[in-house]
Amino acid sequence: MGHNKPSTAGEVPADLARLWRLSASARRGRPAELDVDRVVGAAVDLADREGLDGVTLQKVAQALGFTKMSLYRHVGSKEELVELMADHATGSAPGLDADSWRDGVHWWAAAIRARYAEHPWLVEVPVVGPPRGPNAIGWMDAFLRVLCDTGLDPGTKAGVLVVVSGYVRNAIQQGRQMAEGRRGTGLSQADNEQNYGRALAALVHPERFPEAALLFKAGAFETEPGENPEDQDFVFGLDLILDGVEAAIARINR
Amino acid sequence: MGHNKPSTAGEVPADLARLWRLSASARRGRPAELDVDRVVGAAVDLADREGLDGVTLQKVAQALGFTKMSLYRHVGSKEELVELMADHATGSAPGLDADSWRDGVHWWAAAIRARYAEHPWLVEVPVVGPPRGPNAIGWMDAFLRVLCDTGLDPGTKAGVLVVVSGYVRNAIQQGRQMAEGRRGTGLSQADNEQNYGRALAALVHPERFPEAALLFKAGAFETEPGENPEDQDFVFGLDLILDGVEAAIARINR
DNA sequence: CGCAGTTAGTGTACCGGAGATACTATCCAT
DNA sequence: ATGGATAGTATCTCCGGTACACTAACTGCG
Repeated sequence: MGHNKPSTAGEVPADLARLWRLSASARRGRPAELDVDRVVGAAVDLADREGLDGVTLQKVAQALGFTKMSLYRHVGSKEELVELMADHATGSAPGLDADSWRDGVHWWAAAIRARYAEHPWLVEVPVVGPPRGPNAIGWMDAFLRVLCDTGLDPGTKAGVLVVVSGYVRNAIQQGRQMAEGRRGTGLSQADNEQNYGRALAALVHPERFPEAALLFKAGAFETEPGENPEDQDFVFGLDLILDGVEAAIARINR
Repeated sequence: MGHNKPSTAGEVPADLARLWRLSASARRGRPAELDVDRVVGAAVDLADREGLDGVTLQKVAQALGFTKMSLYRHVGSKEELVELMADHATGSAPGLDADSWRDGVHWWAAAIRARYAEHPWLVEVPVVGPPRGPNAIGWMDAFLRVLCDTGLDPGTKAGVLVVVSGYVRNAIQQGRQMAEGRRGTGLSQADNEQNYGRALAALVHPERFPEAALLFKAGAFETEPGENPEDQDFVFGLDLILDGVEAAIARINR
């Protein structure tokens, strides 16, 4: 599936070539009005407005004033489009300088978190493999650079990256969902009232799920309006992990 | 979307009622030949064989010898079916007893990991909200019970749960993908040969991505046949996090 | 200058999936 | 037995992704 477009680097598969923008910009034939970036840009705009499900080849093409099929000349498949969108929306990693690796990681995490906030649909993009896009690699590299002077060996650094980035993604996802749950759009408010928090509180019987019941009874999954504990929660979890990293570093440099 | 089926507990929405099997098993009218469990069972079988994408109402119905539409009487929507499948495949949490909370968490993690191994498609199920099914809640409860005597407050325990379960899911996903990458099915072997690891090694230039390039050059993303570092990697990351938890506990009980 | 070859965008048609609706079949309680 | 409730079916619509064959636009060569 997906056609093969010639690329400068002979060995790179077509989809990777597009992801890294290696196209040799054909000098013969009809010049292209469209290009990968315009397609991806339109798709990202759409996703920002309507979410990932709202992105359809039809609508993307419509937004650009072209036919659905013309997109296939530039992206190969819907799946690939999503990957391109994700890498584009992730953006290039900011250069960072921090005094300690710990500050650096905090900064890194906050930075991606901000990107996710700009493009909430990013968390819906299924993770289908290790990072492949230039931007994703850039973030990865930025993270690894933060850990440069820790004395950790490469494998360990990679492990830390996996853990931290997984945590960030997860935390954002979780946060987004809760926010969604308490969105009071007029009519659905009554629905939300009895919504999952409460419904589950009724289902989770203390004798069967003692510990979980405590959490639900305490309303740990309902956020009171006014306070915004999300940031603190985020930082808490991150610091938890970083304490672990610190222990690892201490162990190595002992 | 989704119809409302009456349930014993008046206040519980229909989908939750089905998830918790609260149906009042109608006493009038034609008796059902089908039920939620048969539908879910067939769907899970299908997913085990063909992956989550292979699950289609059509095929599930076919496997059961019914029409597609009959399923809607029992599951409300495809999305709900997937949720039901996930909770079913996750299975009930095993009772566990360990000497230390640390052993307990290891055990817990290994146990879910095993479940994921039985139903690899579980990682493809999009996480659309906090745990809602009885089995998911059961696992949650089991985890919290492990942390019972640590002195951590409920919020912190929940935070730890989020971090750990996120890690496990992530690690499994990652592992699965790498395994997929190196699946040599005859013809695609040549494809795989130059596949992503190598292609990326060519794209990730040391001057632009110094740290990442090191990783790719070192072949950190290619697994040699023979050794199986997956387990060690998994445990490594878990212990990293648990070191952090340990620090938190120490801090509290100080 | 104009034609050959190349590349971009279009039209159309297909496959397959989700789901709405209206139907028929079946069975219980009265 | 029969009427009301429930289970399963037959069809139909909508829509998304994609293959394929076409037309349109342009370039460089002869």
